[in-house]
Amino acid sequence: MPGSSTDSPAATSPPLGTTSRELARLVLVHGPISRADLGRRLDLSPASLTRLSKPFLERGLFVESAAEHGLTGRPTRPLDARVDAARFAGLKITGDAVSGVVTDLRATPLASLERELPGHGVDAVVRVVADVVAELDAAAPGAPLAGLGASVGGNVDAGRVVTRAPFLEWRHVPLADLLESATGLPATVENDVTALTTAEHWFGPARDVSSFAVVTVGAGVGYGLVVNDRVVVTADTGLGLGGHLPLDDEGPRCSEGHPGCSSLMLTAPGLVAQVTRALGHAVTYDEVLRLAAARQPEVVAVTDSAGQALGRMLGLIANLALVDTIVLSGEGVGLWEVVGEVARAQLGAERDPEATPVTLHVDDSGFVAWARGAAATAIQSAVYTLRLPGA
Amino acid sequence: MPGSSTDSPAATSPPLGTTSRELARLVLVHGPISRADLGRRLDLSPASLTRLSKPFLERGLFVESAAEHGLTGRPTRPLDARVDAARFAGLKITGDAVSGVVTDLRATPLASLERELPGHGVDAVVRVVADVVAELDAAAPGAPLAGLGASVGGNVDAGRVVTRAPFLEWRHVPLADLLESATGLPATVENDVTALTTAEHWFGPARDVSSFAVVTVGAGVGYGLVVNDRVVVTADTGLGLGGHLPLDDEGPRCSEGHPGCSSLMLTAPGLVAQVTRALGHAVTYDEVLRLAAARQPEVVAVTDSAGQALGRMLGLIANLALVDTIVLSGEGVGLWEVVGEVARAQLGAERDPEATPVTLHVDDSGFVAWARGAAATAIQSAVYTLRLPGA
DNA sequence: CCTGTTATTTCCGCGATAGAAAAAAGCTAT
DNA sequence: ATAGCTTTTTTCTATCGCGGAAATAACAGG
Repeated sequence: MPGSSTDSPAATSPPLGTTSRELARLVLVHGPISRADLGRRLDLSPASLTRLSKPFLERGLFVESAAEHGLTGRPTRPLDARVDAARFAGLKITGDAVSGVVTDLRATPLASLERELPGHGVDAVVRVVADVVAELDAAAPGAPLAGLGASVGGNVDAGRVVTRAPFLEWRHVPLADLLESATGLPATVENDVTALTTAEHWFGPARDVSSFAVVTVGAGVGYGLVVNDRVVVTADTGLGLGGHLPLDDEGPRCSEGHPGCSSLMLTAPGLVAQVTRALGHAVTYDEVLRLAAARQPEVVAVTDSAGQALGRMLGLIANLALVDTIVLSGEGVGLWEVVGEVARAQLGAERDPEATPVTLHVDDSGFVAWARGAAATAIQSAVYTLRLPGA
Repeated sequence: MPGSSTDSPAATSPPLGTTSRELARLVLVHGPISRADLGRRLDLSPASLTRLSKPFLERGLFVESAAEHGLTGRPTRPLDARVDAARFAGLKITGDAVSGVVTDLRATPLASLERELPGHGVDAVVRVVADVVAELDAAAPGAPLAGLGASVGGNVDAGRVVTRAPFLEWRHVPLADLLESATGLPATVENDVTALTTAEHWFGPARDVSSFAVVTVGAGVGYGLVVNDRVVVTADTGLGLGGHLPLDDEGPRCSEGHPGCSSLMLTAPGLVAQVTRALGHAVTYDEVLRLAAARQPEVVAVTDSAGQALGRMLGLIANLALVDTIVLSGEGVGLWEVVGEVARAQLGAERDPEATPVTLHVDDSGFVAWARGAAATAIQSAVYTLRLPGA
């Protein structure tokens, strides 16, 4: 009876407080985890955990998994997210194609799909995306789709508007709104590298580490950073600043005249061009990797300098971004199998022997990694906008 | 009367909540600032500001400066810190000397002083520090000294214990405890670069920027980072990882074999050695700078490559630490006057033309900057442990 | 069965915050 | 001069989230 104006039973409950959101994140990210553990991580009292987790349990978003017996004391009754409570779609839009995944609540891919783009027209692209989402929905049935994430190379404003996407030749396209109309799902739009970094932060092998970097190789070189459990986003995110680092003063020059630029030494087109020149005939990226694995001398010369360049880049990242963990991903990450050893050696040389060794995680899911990143932003957005009756 | 056990009138009030601390920091850092402004910055309602600032005003830690009239509406009555409410001492301890400052509450130096160290014995160093503090106290009288900060090159644990200080040959020295016994003042110990970075964060020209880097030149090259308004501290802080970056593949090699290493290209000893070799006779750092300013060709050759190396380092920092603001400091920062132009040009070449231009701030306070950094940690510590009766 | 240990819950109080409304302190236009 | 406008600041009060203490639960081992 206290002065609340419109308290119909179906009134929208307020959005989750930051603590509830953090709780949701922790349970999602750290799997079955006891309330006691959560309390320690969140720096909350046990009492608070009981209170905070109750609405999630009532809504069926958390489940209590089987009791785990320690050596002594009352067994713990860990909380876990019901990963099949919802599905999400993630789409990476490049200049040529849309690649998508459906995932569960933990961004685990359930099905994936790629579709060529007929052109760069906004309407056409939106139509393709909607088709892909519909097909993915059918390909891996389950809980209803709860959201959609799309990622593009370029600048994105507030998770909704593509302000600049050079490969699509887009400027100020309200993509989230368009996708919501086309699919009826809540949509989130994000820069591709930021999305991938977000996915690594919540669901990747470095999710326990509060600061780490992400490096992607493929069509370009991408670079993302997480510091103190926050993805670092700046005005320059989307410009690909990690893509033009000087890594070898004697290396070939990129289109902008940078010697030994990462855009030449490490990208698929850059390697293909170098090897094509060295061999005198055209090759594909896969052939480059195959020839390098077969120790073809001219090719190995190219990939060895690529490995050194990568090692140097990783060393610079560790020393300047102050991280000791780096995740490697991207559609061209197959390169790592060929150059990993050289890169590691170079990294060792760049790094002070007394310093914490750099932990490397290689995410070899290739193209799916990008789409999964997009799905992760949708999951985040869903968690952040979640409303619970009793909370 | 509710169940509080020992509530004598003089009982210690609880420590400040995080919001009060943030308020204290904002007022300290952003000078005269209206409650309305503070409310916007802290994302608090005006009501909260009234409540939060009251205890500070009652304690005399804040003053209301003269009303400022806007174009319309009630004039603002900005809050400001009473900078002379307390003084702090800051000491930088190197292998050779102790240099100290007394500062006001805003880390503005009131007096400074340098004293040679007789050796590296812990007791002797503590005695020298205590002497320096006493002399500084007398040199610039005022409010009582409220705390003391000491900084050293090396690793420091929890602001109290020097775990490793190569230049002093120390291991596990409980310096804060020792200094507190010797001086009777609350003491804080911190790594030198971290302390300097902290000072820049709270009191430096980049204090409005939430993410920036600090580069120091002098005996070595130091590197500190602030991201999202937090000084980044890692396990490797104190190792000087910014000091061995490859900046010029053709440059001379450092003791560890790194070509064009920042420890050679940019430090005072490195430059002195290069110029000495080039000229065939010994020179001092000041002479190097003077000769370079006089455009002596052999010297200019050295400083020009130093400038290029510095520009490259700044570019790498901006691109990899994702900052667009860098503060240059350190006792050898006089170098900037000589190489600034070259460095800026190189930085421009390293940076994507579409990216936010890098803002550079040069703190030319030289050696005092280090001691001031130490004082800043003492101020921080005082703010963080402050207790107010009515809060 | 009793004791020790750890996890979780219940109950209650406290502190921090926001919201609304009022008061304050100017300015401008009539 | 006074009414009306704007913005800041204060006062008052309701609410929300959190923690502390004690109770309860669920085991292991003597």
